[in-house]
This record gives sequence, structure tokens and C-alpha cells, in this order.
Amino acid sequence: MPEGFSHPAKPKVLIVEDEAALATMLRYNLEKQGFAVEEAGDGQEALLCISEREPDIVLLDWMLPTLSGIEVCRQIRRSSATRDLPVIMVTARNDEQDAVRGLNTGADDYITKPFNMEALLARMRALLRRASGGSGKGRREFHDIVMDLSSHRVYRGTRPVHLGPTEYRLLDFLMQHPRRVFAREELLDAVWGVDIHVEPRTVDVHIRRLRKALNVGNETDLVRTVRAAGYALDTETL
Amino acid sequence: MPEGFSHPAKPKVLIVEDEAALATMLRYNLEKQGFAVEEAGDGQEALLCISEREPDIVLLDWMLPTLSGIEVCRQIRRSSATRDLPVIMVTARNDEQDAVRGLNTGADDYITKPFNMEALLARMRALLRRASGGSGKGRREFHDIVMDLSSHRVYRGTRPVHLGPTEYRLLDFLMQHPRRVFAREELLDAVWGVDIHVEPRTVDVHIRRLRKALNVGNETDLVRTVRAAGYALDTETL
DNA sequence: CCGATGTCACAAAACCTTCATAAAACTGCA
DNA sequence: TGCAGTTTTATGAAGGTTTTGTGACATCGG
Repeated sequence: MPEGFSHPAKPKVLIVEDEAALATMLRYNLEKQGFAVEEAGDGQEALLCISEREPDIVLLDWMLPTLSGIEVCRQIRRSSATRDLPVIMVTARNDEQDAVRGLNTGADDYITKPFNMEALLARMRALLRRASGGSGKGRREFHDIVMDLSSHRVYRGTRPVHLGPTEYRLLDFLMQHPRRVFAREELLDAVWGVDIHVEPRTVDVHIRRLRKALNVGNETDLVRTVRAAGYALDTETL
Repeated sequence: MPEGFSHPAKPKVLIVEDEAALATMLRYNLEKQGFAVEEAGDGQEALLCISEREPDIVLLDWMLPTLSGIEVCRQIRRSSATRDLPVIMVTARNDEQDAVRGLNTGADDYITKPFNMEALLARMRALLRRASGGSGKGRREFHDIVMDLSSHRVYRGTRPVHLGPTEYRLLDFLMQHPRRVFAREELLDAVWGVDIHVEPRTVDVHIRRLRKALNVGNETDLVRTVRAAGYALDTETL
């Protein structure tokens, strides 16, 4: 598994639920939907599981033995490692109060029992989307190349640079590891995806287009070709 | 503590909400933020409270017993004493339709459940600032696009722009995050709602309608398409 | 009836991949 | 060192594919 990507593989969901029947039902449905499922029966177990298995999202029942859902949620928010972990609170309808307090505690969303899978799935997917997209914030810089991730823009100095989707991802990847040389195969894995079949030479073409877009006039070429090895972002193209 | 504006003392907020739990949560948070809180559980009570306690701002739930939120809002606007009273509509996500109609009725802004306090506070402060500063802003601006939230109107420069409800919400959302690119799915989540099933391509159609309404003649297109990524509001459509 | 909306099918772009060929870099050898 | 052969990379163009723009249409609620 290469760099920090979104959720290319199965998203891992942790179900924290003491009612075995409900947990089983959830597991069944979520697995059918392509999630990897972990389970915890109480609060303690939940926190343990979170730090060990690092789920992508948590379904947290409000009524829990040993440690209440609200307390679990607080703990999750307390640690910087899990501060952005999406949490959906699951509560009984008649005590919607808890749902609200749950939200107040830091849950990202809540749903009341009984719920239908569609609604739950929709919320889960929305949260996962937000989580993976939200971290794609900020900017990258190298020499005088600037990428603004949130607006999806690239500048060489002050000049705006237009890149196609693939060149954008390629540059994005290279800028995460400046100066490091990557073989064509590595680039294919990282930028195109592991199970995509594309000729390694295709990388050349995209490198060319990247260069053409990046270097105008007599600007120095920041893409270095390393014969028999691959490409890198570097100031000394030598 | 809303930075001391022309509200010498604590700004007084009236919460009109029949769901006790939500009301309690709101009260707790708002008091923590330095507001004086009044509560009303239904429409009748709300109108009474408004004339007696003269709140500075009203949080109005859409679903109410005895008198719907929309009707309460109408009444508020009818009386010259309360015509300029800031009203924020609170609605459930899945009937965001109603929110828009609420705005038509005269609400100054709206927010959908579940919301986070930050967002709500930001809107409240903005409205209070406007109300106290007199001719302040319940408006959003970008380049030469102006949205007046209270009158629910949009202008391109000085030209009035007519938008359907969906286009309005779409623009509203985009203008809250200028320059940032949103995937179709993100827009669906934010503008349509999380558990609404709509084809992602539908976003295209509304973007088109938005463009058509926004750009007349040879005005620059402020809606940027980012291939394989989504759409954004931007000055450089490049 | 009308305006607003979600979908489709088709057109138009923008983009990818591949291939053939040119250019460059390296190698071994005289 | 210079040369011819070999390997590797650069480049331009072509063809096919994916993504987006657009107009039309059926629906729905007022």
C-alpha cells in the first residue's frame, strides 16, 4: 500500500454494538456492500480496536456496557490520531436526546433505530467522502512550482499551469517525494493504480506533457530523467 | 462571546423548537457563547415571546406544532415592529425544499440538521452584525456576483439573476467556498442532501442552468470545470 | 398551465494510450 | 579517443476512450 490515498480498497468500518443481533445484521449488510468489518461489544474494546485496527469509520451505539458511547466519542476526539475519524452515533428513537448530545460531543452524524440500511449507507459514504477529500487540503511547493490542492491549481512561479488529470496526479505524486527517483512501474502503481495495465512507456508521454506545461520559454526543467532508472523532480536536471 | 458589537449586553436569542433535546443542546451551547436564551415550543408561544421579550435574533424550526415555522415567519414580517428581526430557519436535511420556501417567506438564512455549532454561530453573528450595523451584510459576494440572502436575490453586477431553488442553493454553497473544487458527489451531499438518490450527472445540468443564468452576453464564466475533479467558482476559468 | 427537476441520448471536447521514428546516451572495442 | 552498435528516452501524430456540454422530454406539485 503506497502513499496515503483515499479509500481505494475496502473501507474498514468498526461496529460498536452490544446487541449481538444488530451487530450481526450490520456486519452482514456492510460486508455485502464491500466494507471490511470489525466489531467491538463495549466501549473499552472499541477504543482498543480503534487504535489497533485503525478503521476508516465508526458506528457507535449510544447504549454500551463499561463505557458509554458518548464517552468513547470524547476519547476519540481527544487523541490527535483519531480526531478526524468519522463517527456515526446510533441511538434508540425514543431517546433522541442522546443523539443530539452525541452530535454535541463530536459525532459527525447520527441515526436512530430502527433505521434502514440505505440511509445508513448514504451517511457512511458521505462521511467517508468528506474525510478523504477533506485531508486533500493545503498546498505543495517545490522550487517555484506551487500546487493548490483545494482549488486543484498549479502555478509555475505566478504563471498558471494547465494540466490534464493524469499529469496533475503525476505531479502531485512527484511533489510528495521531491528529488526521489521513481521507476516507470512505480509511477504506474502510484499514479495509475496497481491493477491497471498500461505500457510503461506511456509514462514517458505524460512526463513529456508535464514538462511541456511546466517549462515555458527558458525556464529550467525541473523533471530529471535518470537513465535506466526513472524520473524525479529535481533542481539539478544534470 | 460574540465580539462586542452594538449589542451592549448579551444578544438575546429566541429558540423556537419543539424537540426538547435539540432546544436544550442549543441553549447550552449558545449560553456558553454568551447569548441570553429564550425558548418557545410552538408557533403561538414564539410570537408571544417575540413581542414580550424582543429577542435580537430567532432560530426557527420548520416543523412546529400549532403554527408552522413558515407561518410564524410570515407573521414576523407582517408586523413593522419585527420586520427587521433576523430569522434563521432550522430544517431537517431531507426536506431542504422547505428551507428554500422558508427563505421565500422571509427568513434571512437557513441551516439544515444536523448542523455544527460553528456554522450556526457564524450565521448568527453575521446576521446580528447586519442588524446592528444597520446596512451590514446578510449577503455573499464573489467577483461581481452578489447574493442577498435576506431577499433571496442574486445579482451579476447590477443585473438581477433568476435562479431556480436548486441553482440558488448550489450557488449559495459554492459561494461559501470560493475557488474550491467540489466533486459531483460532494455537491450532491451538500446541496441535495446525504440520503437523496440523484445521478451525479444531474449536477452537470444544474451547473449548466447556473451558468446560463449567470453569464449573459460575453460576461466571463465564473464557474470552472475541472475535468475528472468537479466544479468550482473561480475567476480564472482556464 | 407553468416552472422546476431529474434523466437520457447524442454531440463536443479533452484526454489517454499506443506506435513509429528521431534523438540521445551508453557500451565495447580498436 | 573515436566509432559503430545497442539501449534508452524524446517526440509527434493517430485513434480510441472517457468526460463534459447540451437539448429534449416526462414528471410532479402548485
